[in-house]
Amino acid sequence: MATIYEVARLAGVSPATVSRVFNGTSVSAEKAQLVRDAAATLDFTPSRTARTLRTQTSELIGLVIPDIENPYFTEMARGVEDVLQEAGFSVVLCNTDAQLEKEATYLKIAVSANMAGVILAPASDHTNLDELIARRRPVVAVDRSTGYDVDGVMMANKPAGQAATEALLQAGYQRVACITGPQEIETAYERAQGWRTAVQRHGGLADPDAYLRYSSFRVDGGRDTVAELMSLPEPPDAIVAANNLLGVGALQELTARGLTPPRVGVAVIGSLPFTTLPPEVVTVVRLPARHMGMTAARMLLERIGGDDQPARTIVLRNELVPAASRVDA
Amino acid sequence: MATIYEVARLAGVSPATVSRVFNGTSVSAEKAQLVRDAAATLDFTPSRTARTLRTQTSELIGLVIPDIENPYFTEMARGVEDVLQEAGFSVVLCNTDAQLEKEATYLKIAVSANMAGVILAPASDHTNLDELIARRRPVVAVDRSTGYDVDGVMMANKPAGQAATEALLQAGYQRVACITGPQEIETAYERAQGWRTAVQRHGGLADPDAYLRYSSFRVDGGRDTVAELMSLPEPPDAIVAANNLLGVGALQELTARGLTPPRVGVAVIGSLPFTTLPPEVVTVVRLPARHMGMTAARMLLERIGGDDQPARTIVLRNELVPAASRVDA
DNA sequence: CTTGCGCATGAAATCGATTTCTGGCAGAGT
DNA sequence: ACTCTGCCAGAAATCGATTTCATGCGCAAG
Repeated sequence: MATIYEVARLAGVSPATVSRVFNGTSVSAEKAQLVRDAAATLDFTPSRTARTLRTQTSELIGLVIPDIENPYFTEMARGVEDVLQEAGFSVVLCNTDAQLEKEATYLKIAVSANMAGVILAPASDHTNLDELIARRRPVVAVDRSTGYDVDGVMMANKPAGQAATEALLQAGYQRVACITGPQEIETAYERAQGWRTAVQRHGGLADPDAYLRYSSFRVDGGRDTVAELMSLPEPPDAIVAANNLLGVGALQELTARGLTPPRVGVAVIGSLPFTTLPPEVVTVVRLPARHMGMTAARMLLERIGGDDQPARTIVLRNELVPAASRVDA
Repeated sequence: MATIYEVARLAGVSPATVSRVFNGTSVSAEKAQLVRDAAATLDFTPSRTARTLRTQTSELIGLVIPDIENPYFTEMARGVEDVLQEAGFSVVLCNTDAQLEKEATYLKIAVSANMAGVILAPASDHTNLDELIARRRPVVAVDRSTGYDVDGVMMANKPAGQAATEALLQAGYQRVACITGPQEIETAYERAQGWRTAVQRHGGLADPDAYLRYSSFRVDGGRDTVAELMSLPEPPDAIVAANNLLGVGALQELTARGLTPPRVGVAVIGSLPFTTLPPEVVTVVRLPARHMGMTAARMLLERIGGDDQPARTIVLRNELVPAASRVDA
């Protein structure tokens, strides 16, 4: 690979001039042309590594998420990628498995590789961002908040839970259960809060929380929890699943028991991009994951550009797609 | 962030000694301890950028795939990530949308960022690897082959198509159609070849190719193609979908028409991780995507380690999960 | 006692860009 | 005619590691 020195020699100028040509500062037209020709013949591509060492910033953005296999996060990643690659940045995708330790490792790497910024879906609220902040690297939190004063893009979780629940209640279901993720994950907790609000407002249940289950945000969590709920003396007649994977698990278990919707009502928070169900049986509260990713990426780009205003948090509204009219995007 | 010079000063040694402590070459025990203490107090993390510039290789691996939202590729990515991060490498995920131009951009970046290697699912067979090969960067092809003499991990595509088709024929279906991806994608073509072989061997169809459709490897491709097939004068009574997304689309369209399996038989090549169908209705030929990713990552690590044997291609067998006994992994 | 070998260590070169500093030259203002 | 301003371009410093080269020292062999 040709270096800037070889280009300089071939063009008969100094390396500084070559650099200036590629960075758009004042160079006479003739020399600029000489340099461009030389660069073309040598097929010169500047070393990003060298540039990064000198400028102390790279064209790499860390995208740190808990689960790369969850379509919710890949949809988000897609939005991030589209915006960032347009702006000339590349995305380093980091999968934390929701483990603080892995997350910490990746954040360390982001610093030591001089990444221009990080988009982070925190594994928990104990994430340590001191290093990044000390180095003035912009961070945007997505999906969940951090304990730090950084930009963020969140979903309207409580309204989502509430909308999902109300759709089922309006369809005439009486005993609406809620299965959600681990209590310490704020999205899990807030969506359950939305469910509780709707159920209490509707009335009719002596003890709503008898139908609330904290599980994991995974398919098997949905299966196991539904199995347990359905063996109660008075099982629920409808279920709110607080994320897409729980929804898949719930539907799988119900199907196995011959209780496919609408025999038991189901509402899911988050999209089901690969479902083969007929569109009319499940209520979906769509979460605009792609939009979230794009928004986060744009905020990050602004910060990288030097924007210094106080930290903002953007909350995205979700969109109710009732069972009767669901159409996949 | 502390540099190696500050550590050296605090420890009262030269920067060279500090470097040697972290790279395991001969340093006396006392100095080593001094250095470690100094590094700890300053919270020293070596700059990857500087190291990369000097050594001409980074701890970054490019993973270049056509579609990050396809669970097949994310499952593969997961396998890659697990192996590589264990070995101290980070994965830079690059989404090409099956566009040669985006792919070329990412491969250029891999070179200019001194990435240690690349795992590539080629967008087409026109991918240009000259630069990477000239720089002696190891490349492993996955899922599809390149025109180059590099390592590869592939699926047994023709056997997969054949197994899927035979399962339907044995279940008693007569007119088994095949929907596959673009003809120029080798996996699409080979799987269709497997279907053709099985159908011809079975006999009974005057012109099998009347039931063959080249489409896209996307959900909407599956929907549209099934819609078209079903409006034929003599529509098929079973369908082989050559990848997971086509399978989802086919099932959606069949469901919309009230033709859910087993009324029309369906066999899918690739897993359906988020399906909510009862397990007994669809035949699945599982492709070990995760295993493919892990294998590719291990091969790449061997090459990075200096292994210089001739290029190998590993073909992974797939696993038939007949409709009656399907269990999700 | 001397020569030599090997090990620990520091000084300095190196990787390949960007950027500061400096000088030269041309055109404008007095 | 002389100074001043401003632009262009090269020399050299810089980013922070690794690595080569050189040196000094201790110990063993002759």
